[in-house]
Amino acid sequence: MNEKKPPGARAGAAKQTTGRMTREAWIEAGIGALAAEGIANVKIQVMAKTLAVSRSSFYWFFADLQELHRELLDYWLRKNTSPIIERALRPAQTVTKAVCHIFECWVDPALFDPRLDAAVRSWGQVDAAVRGVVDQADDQRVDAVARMFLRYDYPQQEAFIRARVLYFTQIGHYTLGMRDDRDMRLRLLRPYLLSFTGREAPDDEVEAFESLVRRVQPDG
Amino acid sequence: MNEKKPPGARAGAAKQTTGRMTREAWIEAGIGALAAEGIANVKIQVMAKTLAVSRSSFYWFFADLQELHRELLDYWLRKNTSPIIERALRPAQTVTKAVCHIFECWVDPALFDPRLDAAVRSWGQVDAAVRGVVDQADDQRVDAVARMFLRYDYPQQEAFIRARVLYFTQIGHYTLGMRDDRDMRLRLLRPYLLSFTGREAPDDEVEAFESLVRRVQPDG
DNA sequence: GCTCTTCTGGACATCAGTGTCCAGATGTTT
DNA sequence: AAACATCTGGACACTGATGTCCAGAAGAGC
Repeated sequence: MNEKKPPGARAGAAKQTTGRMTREAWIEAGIGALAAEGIANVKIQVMAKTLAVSRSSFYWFFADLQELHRELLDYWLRKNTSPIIERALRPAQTVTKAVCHIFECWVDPALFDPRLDAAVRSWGQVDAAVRGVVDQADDQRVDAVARMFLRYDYPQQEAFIRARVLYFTQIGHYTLGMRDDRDMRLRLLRPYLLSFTGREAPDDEVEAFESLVRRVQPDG
Repeated sequence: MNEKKPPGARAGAAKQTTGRMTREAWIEAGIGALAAEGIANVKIQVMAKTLAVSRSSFYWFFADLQELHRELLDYWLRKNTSPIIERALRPAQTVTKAVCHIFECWVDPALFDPRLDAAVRSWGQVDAAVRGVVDQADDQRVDAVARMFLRYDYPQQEAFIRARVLYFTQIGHYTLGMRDDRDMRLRLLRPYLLSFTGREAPDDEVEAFESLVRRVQPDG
């Protein structure tokens, strides 16, 4: 209970390019480890090794592992949920176009990190508190998609189910490991749109989405 | 390297109701821990405690943790994949009926254990070898469902996509935690069938499935 | 009951990880 | 350059897990 200086309570720290560590650098390392290896492998000792710094440094920025865990969950919540909701709200002429807007999240790594999402979900299966947060985020996401379908005059219940099918399919896709390459996914766009909306997508929408994908995924 | 007796190579051992441990009992305990807490929490020490036996017992039946892990993966493969494939092959008058057959797996705990499936999937995200096995099983499952759609004259590509959507939706559902109760699921049956097949389901099929669900899930 | 095989408990060694303490290095301000 | 605040490394104590060894308990066959 040494009180010489309250660690973890820092001012706004810009990330030094060299030399000293920052709270943010530890969080980044944590996110990396979480996404790559799961919460059970987010270990101070190994992060310290990859960051080439001693373990004690960690304890200057965080009280303990738990505090980092909270931070990781927080980061995920901020980064991975809002883009989906934002895109589900975006206006469009047709349902298929609106669905394409949501699809942007699935193809643009800047908007959504599937590895991280899957890792947090696995974490939620072990830790009830995390599970609660994940559930809430999922509800928000599905709700946003359902409202999207409602804007195109789907009956209440059907809109809800289509929202689930769309969202669950995507989560399932990531859970299973998304082994398709870019071209495969583009070929499948049209039947996915049909399956999700029950309506055929106009050519120009398909083409617009294809060029977007090529922009955010130059290769691969 | 003591060679007094090769452990792990046993004859067929029936599970004693009392007293001694068996290889099978350890595997069961392992499956339980895996499904409930993930592979990282399948620990000899804690299983020994719940089985009320000492750790050394474990090492009589298995060389090490790895050997149990292999056994767990094997168990999962045997138990959780064949029912799906079997039901996807089952003949039916209509697509919707055929889809209902597959749905049986999702509602009957005897056919498919979603917690276990999700746990093995999380495991696969950390362990490449496991990942390979999971991928293969997923391919087999989707393939079986796609063949089902093909039997009802869906075009090749559409059948494949509908198979994925159906299967991924379900995996997503489990990954997200299946919070619906039985009645909720029954109410959603019809729109799910519509969404998956693109066709309306006849009343008698819906009713038949409802009564099946009530049979395998007496409450809940 | 005696012997042989099968299985268990307890002691031991070892390892990886957490968290604490503190001297002191390294930057920042004046 | 002195004083101060910030951060790091190394030593230490502790925990929970794995795996090994072996004496001997408990069943099975004779």
